[in-house]
Amino acid sequence: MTIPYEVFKARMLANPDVKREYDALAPAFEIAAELLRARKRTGLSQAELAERMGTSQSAIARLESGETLPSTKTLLRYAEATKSKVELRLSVA
Amino acid sequence: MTIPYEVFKARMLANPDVKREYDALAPAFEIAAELLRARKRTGLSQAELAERMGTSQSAIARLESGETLPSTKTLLRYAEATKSKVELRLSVA
DNA sequence: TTAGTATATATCAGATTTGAGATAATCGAG
DNA sequence: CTCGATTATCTCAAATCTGATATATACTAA
Repeated sequence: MTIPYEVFKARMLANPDVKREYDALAPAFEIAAELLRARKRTGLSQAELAERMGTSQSAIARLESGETLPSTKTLLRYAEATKSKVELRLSVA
Repeated sequence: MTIPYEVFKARMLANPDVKREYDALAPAFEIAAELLRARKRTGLSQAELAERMGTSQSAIARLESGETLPSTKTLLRYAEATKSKVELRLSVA
């Protein structure tokens, strides 16, 4: 008898402190997930992608972990190495 | 008898060295333009937006100049202050 | 289980971005 | 043109990100 994830999430977010934390972290994870998707599309390992980008496997791991909010410069390089293009838009909220 | 801009641009980009420079700079300007559009939507001055973001007018000017490739952290703050949302995607090139 | 591959984490130096203040340049209204 | 507001540029310190190496953990196939 476990609590469904969505229910658990909803309850957690009802707590203002938790929500604040979540809102702060969510974008970082979304970006990380976007990067990961792009790499998975190519079928490259982190090490292979790192080589194409001229960096190290650990740097790729860090990017995909959501540990940092990367610079757009890095996003562009990552995109190029995964034969992707960066679509960036600031639309009305 | 001036040369139409598009023609001028096409000729310039035919030069590999120019093209390389252009490709490197274009993303920065696109991002800058995106930021500017978002601010114009709100009708805020740089100084007013700076205050909302908790930074200085000169920092906003720099962001909108395309001088740097900003961090996604900055993009998110800029978006919030302009009541925008950041849409970021790495799609197949 | 073990070996081999892939990914994650930790640390630290170097690079880039950011914040702030001062000042210059630009723009628009009157 | 002049004033006031807005935007641009410069400089430097502080914050953050990035690269690299070493090492740990996780995963898969045999």
